[in-house]
Amino acid sequence: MANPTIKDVAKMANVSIATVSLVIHDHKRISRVTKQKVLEAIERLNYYPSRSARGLVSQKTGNIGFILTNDHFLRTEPFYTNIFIGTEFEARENELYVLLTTVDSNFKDSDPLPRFILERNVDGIIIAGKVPSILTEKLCDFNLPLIFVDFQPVKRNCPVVVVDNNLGGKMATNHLIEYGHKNIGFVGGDIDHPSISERYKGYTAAMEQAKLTLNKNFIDFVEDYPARTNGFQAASRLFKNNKDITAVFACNDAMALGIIDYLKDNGKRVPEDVSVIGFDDVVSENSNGPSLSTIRVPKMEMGVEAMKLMSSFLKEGINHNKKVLVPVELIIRNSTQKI
Amino acid sequence: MANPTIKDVAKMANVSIATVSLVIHDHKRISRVTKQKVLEAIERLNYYPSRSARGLVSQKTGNIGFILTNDHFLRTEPFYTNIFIGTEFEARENELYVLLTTVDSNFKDSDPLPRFILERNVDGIIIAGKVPSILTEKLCDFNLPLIFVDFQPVKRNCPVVVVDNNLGGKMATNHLIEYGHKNIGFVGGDIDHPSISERYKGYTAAMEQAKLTLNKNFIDFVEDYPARTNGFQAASRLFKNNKDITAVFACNDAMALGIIDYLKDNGKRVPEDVSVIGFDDVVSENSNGPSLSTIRVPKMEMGVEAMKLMSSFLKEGINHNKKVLVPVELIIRNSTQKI
DNA sequence: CATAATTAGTTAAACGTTTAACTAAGGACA
DNA sequence: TGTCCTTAGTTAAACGTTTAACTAATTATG
Repeated sequence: MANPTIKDVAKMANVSIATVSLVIHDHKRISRVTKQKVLEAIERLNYYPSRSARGLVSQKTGNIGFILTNDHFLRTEPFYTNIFIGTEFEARENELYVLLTTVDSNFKDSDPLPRFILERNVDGIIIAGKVPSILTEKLCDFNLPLIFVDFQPVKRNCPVVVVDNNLGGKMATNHLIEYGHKNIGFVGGDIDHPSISERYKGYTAAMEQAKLTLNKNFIDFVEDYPARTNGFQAASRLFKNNKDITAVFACNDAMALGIIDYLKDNGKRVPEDVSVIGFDDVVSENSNGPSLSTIRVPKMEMGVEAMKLMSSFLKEGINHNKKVLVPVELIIRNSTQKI
Repeated sequence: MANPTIKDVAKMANVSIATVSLVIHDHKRISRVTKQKVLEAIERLNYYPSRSARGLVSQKTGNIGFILTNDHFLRTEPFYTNIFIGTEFEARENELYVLLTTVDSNFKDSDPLPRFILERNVDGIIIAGKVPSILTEKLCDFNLPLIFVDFQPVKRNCPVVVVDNNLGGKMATNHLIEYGHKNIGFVGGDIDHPSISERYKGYTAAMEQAKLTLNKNFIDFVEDYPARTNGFQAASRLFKNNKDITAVFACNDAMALGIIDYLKDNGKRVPEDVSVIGFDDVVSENSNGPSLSTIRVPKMEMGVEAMKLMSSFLKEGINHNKKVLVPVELIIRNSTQKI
């Protein structure tokens, strides 16, 4: 049969459609023999309930929306892609599907919300990375479960999966300090971004703890997206006036690569003359040549954790406003060395 | 109102729900004034039709399934991820969503099909990369539109988006030939894979055209997945007995990197002693150090093209069994040089 | 002027489930 | 023996749309 429905099963098993439905949901009011009879019919007809019909009456779609900004989506760095893959992975374990969409990086009040929300086509929403707070506000009105990953909104108190950026910043800086560096630069992106400010705080904390002077000239923040070319620019500013910097901690790998580009262009060797460490570990997999020391962020795991929070909330209904802090790891490769 | 339905709109506009539906579908039987009245009510109530209800009656879900194998999914190479991203991108242009799932690389007849098919939760399926033919057979039974990307099934005649692998293989080989190389090795993966065999054919064609002898000892196929470590292994076999190879064309970038790993470990310099060229261009974005010459494959565009085929089929219903051949591009970087 | 055709809308069935409320048949109990 | 529980199932409404078939009013046609 083309597409058997619950009616076909009921007919074949000689019961009402309600009975079939109850069997599917393993309801206790059904006797052993009837259950068996129905299950056989289901098997023989190769019947599966229609998602649309189910969704209509139960108001559950089995879909989770995944939102990130254009910027994060289009940058080819696989950072958010890997988080997404993680959610996909865990979704499958829980019989869910993920609908991905993007919103403009400067979402306005008048902009339409993602279609899957308006059409009530998701049971919950995972938001990855920094999004405009106006968006967060609007999403909250839909009372759909909302989970943030790699970004903690300031106002709202939602379950969140974040990297221990502060610790990571400390680890990166301490690694350079342990290698004997004293004049350690920092290159950051938008300081308003929680992740970046936390990494910066880790840097300053480590420096202070080691009783190293925090030289303002050794610190550079770019306003733009923290991309490779901006790392290059930042390095040019940094090294023009500070010939004595021997190590730089970049707030992410892309900027670290830009810094290395600059140093090479200007006759400095990495790591012989200058050590450089990044953050995120997005370079490793398919790279060639001297590799980048960095702080690894478990991107897939973050997605997995976010989806776990979502799924347990949907099943158990407890909104344990949890904050999952995923661990970071120092990865020492060939862009840092002892002084 | 929490979730306005078509009834609420009808009541507010003083018409029947049918009229509201007709307005939504821009049916011509509705007068200008009524249409205006209804649109206002829709606007004021902030009404959007429910996807589930719509799906139930129209038998259209607005979702497209995207299937690839575990292997392709779990390998961290961003090849298929980028194709997926491309489908996502184009999906949004066409008011569609993409449901991603994987199947086992050796899918058996008894394995269950992806849930979104059984639950009738997709309007079409895009299959990325090589999948077991038994899966293709089973999928065909559902008469859902089926589009293949980066893989052309042998038996079935479906619309397909593929790379011009043959041309790419020629381009890579010709590049080495133009650089003066004569003893050019080839490292391939599973020769049964259409993409790989095409690349190999391109290699042999270019060699023959240049009247270079095809030395069987210069050619190595690995049986396993064409990954970095396997490239290393292949190189070790190749160079053990053939000291005079000056250039290698690897069937993909991952193997090329493995070959470079081997050469470095054995005191050979790339490109000074041996030139190496890959295929796919998956290394570029975030790499460091001497970069890999390769044949670029427009991964995102492939996804876009596949979704375009799907969307136009769903709209116009013409199954123009098209074969879209996406162009490749020679990217000369620092892993190849003139002899 | 009667009839046909057109226009603009309504009615009602259908899509395939879930589930609250009901029922019928036994058995337990006073 | 009549009443009350249980047990195991059924009935029917509901979910929110789409759309074929219908209707009523207006306009065109012979």
